[in-house]
Parts: sequence; structure tokens; C-alpha cells
Amino acid sequence: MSLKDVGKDSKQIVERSTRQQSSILEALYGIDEFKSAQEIHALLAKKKLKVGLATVYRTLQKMAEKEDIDAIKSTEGETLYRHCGQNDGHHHHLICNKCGLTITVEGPAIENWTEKVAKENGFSEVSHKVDIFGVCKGCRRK
Amino acid sequence: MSLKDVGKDSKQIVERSTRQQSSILEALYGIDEFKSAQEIHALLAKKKLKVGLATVYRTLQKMAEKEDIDAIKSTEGETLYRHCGQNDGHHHHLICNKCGLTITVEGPAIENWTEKVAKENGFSEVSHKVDIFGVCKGCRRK
DNA sequence: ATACTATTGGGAATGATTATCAATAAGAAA
DNA sequence: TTTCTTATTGATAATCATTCCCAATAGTAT
Repeated sequence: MSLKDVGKDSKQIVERSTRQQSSILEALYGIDEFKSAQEIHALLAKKKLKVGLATVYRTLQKMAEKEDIDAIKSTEGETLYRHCGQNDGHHHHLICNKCGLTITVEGPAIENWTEKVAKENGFSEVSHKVDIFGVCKGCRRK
Repeated sequence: MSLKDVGKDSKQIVERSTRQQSSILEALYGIDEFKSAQEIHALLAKKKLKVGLATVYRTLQKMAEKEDIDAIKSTEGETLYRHCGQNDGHHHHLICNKCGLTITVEGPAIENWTEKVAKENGFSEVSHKVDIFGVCKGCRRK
């Protein structure tokens, strides 16, 4: 077995950093709203940053998996992404239906409640989704 | 202005009942899990009940609007429907990721919490989505 | 029965997302 | 630095749920 082969066998956890990835991450940090992959793609194009649409999808997805960013589904079914201020813990969102303004909220009460309900019904490996939609103060005035 | 014209002007709130609609509703009452429009359509076909796919989509959608049935989005983005045992009030679901078993739960605590959070942040016209996913007792044993 | 029009259905159209796969370019080794 | 391996990219085709279109069908009132 040659050195080359050893290299092949040992599972490489390589992760290369590319300009595309930083462009996408940077774009996300420039806004405080949930945006779709398509919107991010358009935004990059406007800045003359050429990044393939497929790459945007792939990258956002991967970042969401690693929990570097948040992902939710809009009521229309699109997946939306947003940079996550607090990497620490689990949290939820208060989202404006008009302008997209998003406020991050925590809810220990919710966590406890879901845990309790799940346990009472014999469920394990539970996860939950709690998002509040509405109209923010600014938009109401209009 | 003729009698005909009067008929045209007065907004008719006509709602015709069709065999397709009853077939769909009946199918829903035969199961206790969330099913997609496609699944319902296949299920009807198996029973030799010919109903167009578009009609299934339209009907389920309409019934969900009237809150005759419940609708949620699966993690894959599909819209799923289920007949709603208790028409009375707002409620949530505890859903098994393996078998689809669904348990309806109420959560006054949640309602209060979302109301409070929304108000604190100046949001109005709020709605919320709370669903708990996990693995039920039966599936865990396998 | 007749007229009016809500509802249906099949297939085309849409739109977001994923798959394909050759070309490109990180990062390691020499 | 140069070579080599292969992760990553990107243009485009393919998927797949859902909606649109519109002529044909069938409730319902008169």
C-alpha cells in the first residue's frame, strides 16, 4: 500500500474555502431579513459577483445544516435563509408578513411545553417548529 | 333591467355539491394521518373513484380555507391534509416522522405566549405555527 | 325542460429545487 | 513552484408539486 493509497483510505474531512462561499455568507450578513436562494443570487449578481444559482442553493443548504444560518419555509413554500445572530441556542422568529422584518425571540416556556407534551404521548427524538407571523408596527401605519 | 340582469347583479353565493367533493371528504375521514393531495388522489383511484388531480388540489385547498380540515407543510415542502376532529378551536399537532401518526394537542400556554411576544414587539394580525415532530412509541420499538 | 354558470378534468405551464457532469481551482505533496 | 488529487463550481437538463387554461360537464333555480 503506497502513501497515495493511504491518503485515499483515510476519510478526508477537507473543506475548501472559495470566493463563492464567502460572497454568499457576506451577502447574508448584509441583511436582516429572510431571503430565498433566488433572491440571494440576484443580490450577488447586482454586485457583479458571479456565482452560479446551483452553488447558491448548495451553499445555503450546507450552511443551514451546520447551523451557521437559519432556515425557514415561507407560507408559499419557499425556503428562506437568514444569518443567525446568536449561534448559541435554539430560538424562534417573529416575522412581518409585509416587509420581512424578523425579530429573534427565545421561549423557554415553549421548549418546556413541547418536551412535556411529547413525553406524555410517548414520543422521542422530538423537534419543533414555532414561528409567529404578523404585521409589524411600521407596516401597520401605512 | 330584466329579471335576468337582476340575477346577475345580486352576488350569488352558490355552492354546488358534487360527487367529487364528497368522495374527497369521505376519503379523508377514512384515515387519521396527514396525506398529500397526490396521495388522496391515488387513494381515490384505487377505489375506482375517478377524480381529477386538479380537482383534488382545488377541493382540499378550499376545505382547508374554510377550516373544515387541517393543513400543514411537511419538512419536504409538501402540503398535507387531515380531517379535523374538533372544529371548535385552534390546536396543534404531534406528528410521528416514521408512521405519520398524528395526535392533536391544545396549548393555551402557547397561545398566551405568542400573543405576549407579538404585543411586546408591536406586531398585530398575528398567527402562528406550532408543530412537534418526533418518533412515536410504536415506531421506537422497531 | 331550459338556462345559467359553478365545477370538473386533462394536459400544458410554472417555479422552486435537484441532478448531471465536464471544467475549474483549493490544498497537499514533492 | 509545480504537480496531483479531488472538492467545488456552473450551465443546463431533469424533477416534482402545484397552478393555469379552457372546453366539456353537471348542479340548481325558474
